[in-house]
Amino acid sequence: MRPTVHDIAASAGVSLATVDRVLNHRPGVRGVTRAKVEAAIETLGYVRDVAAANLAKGRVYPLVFIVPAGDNPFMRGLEAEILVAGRRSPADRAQISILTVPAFDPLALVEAIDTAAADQPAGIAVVAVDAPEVAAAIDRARTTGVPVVTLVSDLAASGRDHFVGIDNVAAGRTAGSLMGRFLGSRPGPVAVLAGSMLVRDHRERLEGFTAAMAEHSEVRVILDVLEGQDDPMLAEELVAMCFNAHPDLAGIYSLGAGNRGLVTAISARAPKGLRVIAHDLTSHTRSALKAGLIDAVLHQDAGHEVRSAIRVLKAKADGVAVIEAQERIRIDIFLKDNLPPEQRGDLRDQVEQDD
Amino acid sequence: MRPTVHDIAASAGVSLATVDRVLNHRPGVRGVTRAKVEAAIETLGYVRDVAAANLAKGRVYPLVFIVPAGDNPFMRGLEAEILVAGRRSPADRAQISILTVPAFDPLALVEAIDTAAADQPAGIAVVAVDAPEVAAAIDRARTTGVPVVTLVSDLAASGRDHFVGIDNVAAGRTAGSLMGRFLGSRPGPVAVLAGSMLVRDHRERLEGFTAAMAEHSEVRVILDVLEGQDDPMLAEELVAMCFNAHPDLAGIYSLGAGNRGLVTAISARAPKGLRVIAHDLTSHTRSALKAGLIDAVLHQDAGHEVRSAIRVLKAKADGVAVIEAQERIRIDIFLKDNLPPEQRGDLRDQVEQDD
DNA sequence: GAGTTTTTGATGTACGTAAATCAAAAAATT
DNA sequence: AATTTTTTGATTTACGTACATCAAAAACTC
Repeated sequence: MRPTVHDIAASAGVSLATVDRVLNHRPGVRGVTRAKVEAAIETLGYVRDVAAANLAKGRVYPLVFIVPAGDNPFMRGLEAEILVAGRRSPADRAQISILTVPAFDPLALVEAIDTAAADQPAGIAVVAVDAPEVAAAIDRARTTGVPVVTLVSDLAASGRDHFVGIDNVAAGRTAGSLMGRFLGSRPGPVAVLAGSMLVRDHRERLEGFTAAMAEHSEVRVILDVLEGQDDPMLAEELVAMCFNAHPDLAGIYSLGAGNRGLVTAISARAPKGLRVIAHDLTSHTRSALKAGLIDAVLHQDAGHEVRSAIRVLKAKADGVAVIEAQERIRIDIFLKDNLPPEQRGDLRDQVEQDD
Repeated sequence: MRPTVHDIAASAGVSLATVDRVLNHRPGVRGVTRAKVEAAIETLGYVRDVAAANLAKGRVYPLVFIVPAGDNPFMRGLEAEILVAGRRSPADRAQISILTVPAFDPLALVEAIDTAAADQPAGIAVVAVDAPEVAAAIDRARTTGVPVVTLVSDLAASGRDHFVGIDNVAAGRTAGSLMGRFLGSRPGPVAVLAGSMLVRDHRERLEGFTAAMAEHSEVRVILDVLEGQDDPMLAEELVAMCFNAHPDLAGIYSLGAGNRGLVTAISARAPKGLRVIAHDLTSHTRSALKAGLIDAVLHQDAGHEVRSAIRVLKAKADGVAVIEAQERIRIDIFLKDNLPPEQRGDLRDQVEQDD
């Protein structure tokens, strides 16, 4: 049987109260006594039963998630996952609320952060816009003792406790590597469709992509970035124009949202043998994968990100160290052959735990 | 605040004892009263505090993992993950023990299963060998009330409560699809290196691979399977012979273990432009990926599998339904550009939770 | 060595649930 | 209506920890 505080007390020859004082860093214990207790903890291999401890403490963690509004499917999926996490949050003593703010709007984001921080929650997770005002707002929150993590999209260093999201440079490199292998020696330029070069993750993906493409043996032209503002209409238009201008186009890397427009443009008229790599598995990219219009989709699991953010924020709130390796978010690669089954029914009916 | 049993009792106008009887399916409650209580549970949205419940119950789950011995790196990694899970098992009230048995030995496995079942643990997880005797042993364990899940390698239907592992047909298809795209129109046959066609997961991977290759536009010869018995020496020899016999070899799919030998053979003398896809990220496949000797590695995360097995067994032991979608193990695809950082230090020092 | 301060012990309550006991009430059976 | 059976209530203890209080003991001052 696993040792309890009683065992520690008995083994150390002290009272329960003293063990408690040592365990919870309460004052009024002599150094020698503390050492005795710590030795007993060590030899018995005692580990605090966190379930019982939380029960006794009645601790709760009010957490605020701030996500961009709009019809970006990934963001809506993220929000759904936050709701899912919120539904089972009683189990992990988290109380999750969601704030949606206009996308790409630093000032609205700043206001949301300030509002959230005013309630002194246990933590804030924010899909960041990479602007100095936002970094300042995050710093303000942190100076009032509220831990802040950035989610999915980071901002320029500091100003946050942790970043929960994929390594976007690595994602871009992966896309470039796949594109290079898919194309082999087939000639022709490659286009890149992004949302906006003002967004950090998009910049990083592009950087990785061009670097990986450059490493390949075949020299290949990478066309100027098409900025589709994550808007399906604009994306479709830009891609169609690109097809016109470059009938020999060999590949497209779509590193942002707006893939509905991309798919429409491709299915309307794509150069023969065009290889397409996109980001984020949504209903559109999924069906395009199945139809062979897209060759590969790089994906980040929103559910993992949400759960990781919760764990990290709770750890920060408790002043506990985060195991970085454990909180790394994986880059999923989906082909039409390893697609996960489509989520049937309502996300809200699911209780996810792990993995 | 979250409702408790007391709130239910008050709301339903019954006593705490009656609520307890309803919640824990104890007898002695009239249908009408039970309905009243259930209505109160529903309207208040009560969910049992499992932490408190487990604390009160003092329930523990003795679980036995049975894994093959030998120097198969994946299996050793699996065992390491089981140990990791065992270290934090007090937290989830699991008591994990490991049994190692000679690989590919149905009779030894049968004996291990019978031995494990004799102790009446809360569940058994077994890396199965697909043999009738093994299925029979699993059936015996289950008739004595011990849930059994197969891990990594399944056996022919029935005879187990659940299979924890990747969809190996899908893995094979993914490999085939990648291989097809990597090769493009480059001519030449493709070889398959397996451990043994007597093992179910290897058979399934091959099946998926050939199917996916057949779907590709380019007609391509798939050579007879090389059975390397998961043995590096034998694998090296077979692959080298294959290089001799087929100087125009375009690709190799290694769907089992023994990749150390494969890598040796490739680095010694591989046909120019050879594309290689292997399974399971180990130190050997990792460095071969980095060196460009292997193009892609399909991987299953042993940590996920272990944690999933624990969750499933506990659920089965409690007679609770398993959310199948949640327990699906993902197929990871690694290129040299999305390799996770190497695990430094000792696995035992890590406390993994999720994702 | 008397007084002061610090340290330790003893004890109780609480968290939310499980499980048991015994008495009381209600229902079913005669 | 009396009896038996079933259902319900009231109460207690326990799980392992946190936290508070008050008294007792030990360690310091001067």
